[in-house]
Amino acid sequence: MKVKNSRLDAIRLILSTQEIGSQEELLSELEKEGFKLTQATLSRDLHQLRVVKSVGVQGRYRYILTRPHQYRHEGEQGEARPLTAPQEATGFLSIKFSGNIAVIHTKPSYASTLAYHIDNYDFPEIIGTIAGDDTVMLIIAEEANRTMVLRALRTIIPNI
Amino acid sequence: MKVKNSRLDAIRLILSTQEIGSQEELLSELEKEGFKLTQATLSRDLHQLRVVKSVGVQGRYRYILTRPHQYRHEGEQGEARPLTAPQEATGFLSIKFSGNIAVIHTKPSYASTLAYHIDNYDFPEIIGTIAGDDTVMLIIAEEANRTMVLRALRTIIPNI
DNA sequence: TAGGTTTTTGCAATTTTTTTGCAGAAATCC
DNA sequence: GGATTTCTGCAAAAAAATTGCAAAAACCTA
Repeated sequence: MKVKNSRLDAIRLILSTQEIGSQEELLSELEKEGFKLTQATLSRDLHQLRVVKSVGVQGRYRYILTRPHQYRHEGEQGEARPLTAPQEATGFLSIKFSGNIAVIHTKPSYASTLAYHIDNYDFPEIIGTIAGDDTVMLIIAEEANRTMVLRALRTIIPNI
Repeated sequence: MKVKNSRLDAIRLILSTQEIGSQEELLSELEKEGFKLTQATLSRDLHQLRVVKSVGVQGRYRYILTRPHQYRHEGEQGEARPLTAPQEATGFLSIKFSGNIAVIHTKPSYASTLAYHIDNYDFPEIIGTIAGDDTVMLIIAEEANRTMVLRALRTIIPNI
C-alpha cells in the first residue's frame, strides 16, 4: 500500500509535468523514478486515478489528470472526509479578484492539482472551482469576502 | 460534408445522453441512427471532436465530450438543430449561487455532458457555461434571476 | 453545370495500446 | 497465525489508432 500510494503520487506528478502519450512512455518515466511495474498494473492505476486520455492541441494524444474525488454517494452520509494534513499546494503564482470571482494563476499544469486541494478542503468561503491548465477560477460565497478567501487559502498556500 | 457534420452531431448527441464505453458500441448506436461507417472513420471523428475516454462513476470506461460547441458557427445555420425533446440530464448533485454565477456540482465526469445540454438548450436565462470534470459554472443573464434559472434548468434537470 | 480540386471514407490489415481473467504475493485484519 | 482483502505479474484478448490507396462525395469556380 505504501508503494502503491507513492507510485500513484509519482504518476500524478509525472502527468502534471510532462506530456505523456502512452502507457509505455509513462512506464519508462516511472522506471526512472525507481518504480518497477508492468503495463497492466499501470493501466489499473490510471483507471483508479481516473486519468483520461485526451487529444492535445497538436492533435497528439495525452494523458491528463482529472480532479480526483472521493465519491459521496447520495444518501450515504459517511464520516467526514479523511481530513488529510493540510497539504501544501505548489505551483501557485498569483491570485486576482473580480467581483465574486478569484482567478489563480499557477505554473503550467498545476491548476487541477491546486483546485483539487481547494475542493478537498471544502472551504465555506468558496462554493466551487474550475481548473484549466494553469488557471483556477473560484467562486466566492456570498457571505465571504476577499480577505476571508485569502485567509482560508493560506492554509494550503502559505506563501499566498 | 453534410453527412459528416450531421454524423458528428449525432456522435455528440449520443455521447451526451448515453454511457458509451467503446467505439464498437458507439458504432452500433450510430447505425441505429442510420449512419454507416467504419471504426477507422469513427476513430478519426472522435479524434477530431477531441472526445476523451474517461472513467465514469461506476468505474466503467466512458467517452465524454470536452468542448461541445466550437463547431456551432460554421456559417451553417439553416435547419436549426432537431431540437430534440428535452433530454433529461443526469449526474446532477447540487447547485449553488453567488452573484450572477451558478455553480453546479455533478458526479465525476458528468459536468461536460450537463453543460452540453444546457448550452444546447440555449436558455435565455443563461449566457454561458464552463465545465470542468465535476463542476459546471453558469453565467446568469442580467435580466434573469435565480428563480428563473432554476425554473429553466428544471426542464432538463427535473429533480433540481 | 462541367470539370477540376479538396475532403472524406472504405478497405483491410497492421500496429499500438489498453483491458482483463486468473493465480500467486503481499499486506491487512482479527 | 490464519482468514481476508488488496495488489500485481503474466499472458492473452480486446480495443483503438494508424496507414496507404483508391473511390466517392462535396465543394468550387469559371
